[in-house]
Amino acid sequence: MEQNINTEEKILNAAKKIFILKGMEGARMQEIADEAGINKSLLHYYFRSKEKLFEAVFRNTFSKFIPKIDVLLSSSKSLEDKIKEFVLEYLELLQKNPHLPQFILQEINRNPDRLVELMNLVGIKKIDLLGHLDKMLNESNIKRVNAKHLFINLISMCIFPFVARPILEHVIFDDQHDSFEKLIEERKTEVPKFIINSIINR
Amino acid sequence: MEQNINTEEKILNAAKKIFILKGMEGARMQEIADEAGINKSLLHYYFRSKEKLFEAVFRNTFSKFIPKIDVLLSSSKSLEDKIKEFVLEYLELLQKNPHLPQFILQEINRNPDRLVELMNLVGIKKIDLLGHLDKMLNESNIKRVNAKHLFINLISMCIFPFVARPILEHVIFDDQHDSFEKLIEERKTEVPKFIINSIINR
DNA sequence: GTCTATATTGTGATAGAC
DNA sequence: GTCTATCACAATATAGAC
Repeated sequence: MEQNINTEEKILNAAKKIFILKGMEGARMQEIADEAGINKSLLHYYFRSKEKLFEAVFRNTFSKFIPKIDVLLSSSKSLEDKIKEFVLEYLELLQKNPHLPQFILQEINRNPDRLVELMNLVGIKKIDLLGHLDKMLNESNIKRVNAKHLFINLISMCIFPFVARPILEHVIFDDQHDSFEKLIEERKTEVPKFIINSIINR
Repeated sequence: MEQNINTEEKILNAAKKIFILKGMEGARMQEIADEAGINKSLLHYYFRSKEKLFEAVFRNTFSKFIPKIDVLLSSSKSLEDKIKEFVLEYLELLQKNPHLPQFILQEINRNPDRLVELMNLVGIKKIDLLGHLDKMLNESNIKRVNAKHLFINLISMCIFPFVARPILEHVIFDDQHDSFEKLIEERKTEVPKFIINSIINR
């Protein structure tokens, strides 16, 4: 009974690691069992099927992938500071989970129907995001700028390097390995600078 | 003998469609055969194995994914025009192949070792790209700007919407379907504007 | 709850007739 | 070159002892 919780936890951690690395189709139940240090049939005992186990992992990781937009909406800071803080926090989150974006995007594209339920779970509404962002932009001393595209540009520049990492490593550093971390460190200041330069009124 | 070419072509087209939609691990040989309107064993007759067939498709599609950077390097145009033209051409290419980015990125991440050979095939050298871009930026009447990050920002803003399409559709248009095409149409002008605003010296 | 053994199905691949 | 039939094995899932 006590072991129950412990084992379920072990399975979830192992499944999370393997699924994120290989995806739903690429992952093998045997590999997850090995990673968890238990037997294959225990996976079915706890989660019934691969699909169910996957859903448990996916639900759990998806919420992490959606950036905390609170910082963008809190009104106590200047627009510049909000953007800087958002980029910094989101890039650091992705540094800690570098394979998360590819995993989430692959599985969302494989089965977009999941999104409705997942987004409700995370609790982000269309209104929340773009409405507030647009209002905020209008109140700031900046150019007339499209909130929708600004938001897309912002998250594109944060997430894309993590899904294109092998290509960037090849094209930009000719395959030197530790350079990617340095690139992201640079982007923590370069991306906000790039955005603010674009929208600030002068 | 005559039919040979025709069938091989049919197989390649079918494989391309299925692989791009489902990925290497998700695709089934049976589904490819059905799509091609032929028997399963013919796939093996022409391509020996799933892996070989996949490689044929991947090699073929990868070159499309890598943007034509010639336009960025040709010196007959102004920097503004180069950026506008690059974004326009690349977005139109992706509109014609909207599932290509997710496919390529997934498979590159699954097996990054392929990149060395593939990039040689496409013929892009690290020097070509960043060296020329940096030189060009120095010669233009713009801010002191980091070529590496500018390039990453540029392709991020073009490619990312296509891999995050279901999420964008949900967050931004609350799942109305035909709006994505309109979004990309807008981005053909919004993205260049955003970039140029950021780097132009005033 | 956890294991071993086994069933069941799916899927890539081959043999052989035509 | 193309088909039908079949193999071989991998992978999910279950039965049942402990």
